[in-house]
Amino acid sequence: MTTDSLIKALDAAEAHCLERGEKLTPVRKRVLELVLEADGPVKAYDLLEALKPGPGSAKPPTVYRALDFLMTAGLVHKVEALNAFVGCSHAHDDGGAELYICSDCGNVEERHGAPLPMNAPAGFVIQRSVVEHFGQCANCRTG
Amino acid sequence: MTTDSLIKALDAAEAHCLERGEKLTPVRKRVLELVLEADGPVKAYDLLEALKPGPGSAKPPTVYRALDFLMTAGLVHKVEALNAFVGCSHAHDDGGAELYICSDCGNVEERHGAPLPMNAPAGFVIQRSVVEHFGQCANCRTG
DNA sequence: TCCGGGATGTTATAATATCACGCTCTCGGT
DNA sequence: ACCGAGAGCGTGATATTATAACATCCCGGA
Ligand SMILES: [Zn+2]
Ligand SMILES: [Zn+2]
Ligand SMILES: [Zn+2]
Ligand SMILES: [Zn+2]
Repeated sequence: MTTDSLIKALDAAEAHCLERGEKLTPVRKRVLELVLEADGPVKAYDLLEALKPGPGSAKPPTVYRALDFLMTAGLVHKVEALNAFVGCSHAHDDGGAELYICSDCGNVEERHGAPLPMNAPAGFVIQRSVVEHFGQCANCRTG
Repeated sequence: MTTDSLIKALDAAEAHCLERGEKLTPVRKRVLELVLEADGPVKAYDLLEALKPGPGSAKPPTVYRALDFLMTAGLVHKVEALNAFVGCSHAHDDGGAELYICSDCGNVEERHGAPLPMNAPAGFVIQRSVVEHFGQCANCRTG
């Protein structure tokens, strides 16, 4: 991600939060920036390390609170199978997305509108879905 | 799960392992039994507690090694979003399954043959999929 | 018998995540 | 201006989940 598009994404995120009546505070913005800068899923404690050079603080609750906020706002997704986090460029309020994660290069593609549950049990009402596909992206196969 | 069907499941699991040229040792069998007995996803450290009255030991590696074996054999699945484990009654060697997990009663239904990825990125080759749906089962909705 | 590898036991530690408490803002109401 | 409520955050401690590293046991084949 280029510096320009990063700045744009952060501005868009700020606007998105304001629409929701919430504040993208400096800590939250910095965490989002770190997640977006990363070229793949990023671990909470790596974010913690990256925050440390900052103004003194940086303890686990700081980063987990920021991540919780960002996930609720739809700006970040958790990759459950990796205990890691990825930025979301779609800013969709519902938490659901399909993630395609390349095991070789770490690149993550996001898709929406899963049509799936043809084979849900009768009467089962889905509230939240976790869909994560691991494999190789086109680049890593041919490269 | 009744005692009878539990015994049958364990016998079937033993046969399944033998077909694969592997051994369902006492520790592994006991862990599988505990997972199958549970009425929902079960945590590794709960298994650990349950093992302790048993033959002496029970340290984390014991249960994690047993769970790794059982997952590879297709006898147990990990619910990634819960860091918990469920028994599998299908004994399918491929790791993939769709799990429908009731957030109220903990019941887990498993489905296979997901046709999904209509919307995978071009050229992406899926090696492993995690599909977990959380919500309410029919019983808990009407109850 | 002797060796070799799989399985297990054992000790320690790493990695991930949350709790509990208190401080400081800011914002409205008075 | 004063107060009180609530959000955000700092801080220390702790809970939860998982693995590393090495020793030991056991069983089957040479
Ligand atoms: Zn998204
Ligand atoms: Zn790739
Ligand atoms: Zn299964
Ligand atoms: Zn239910």
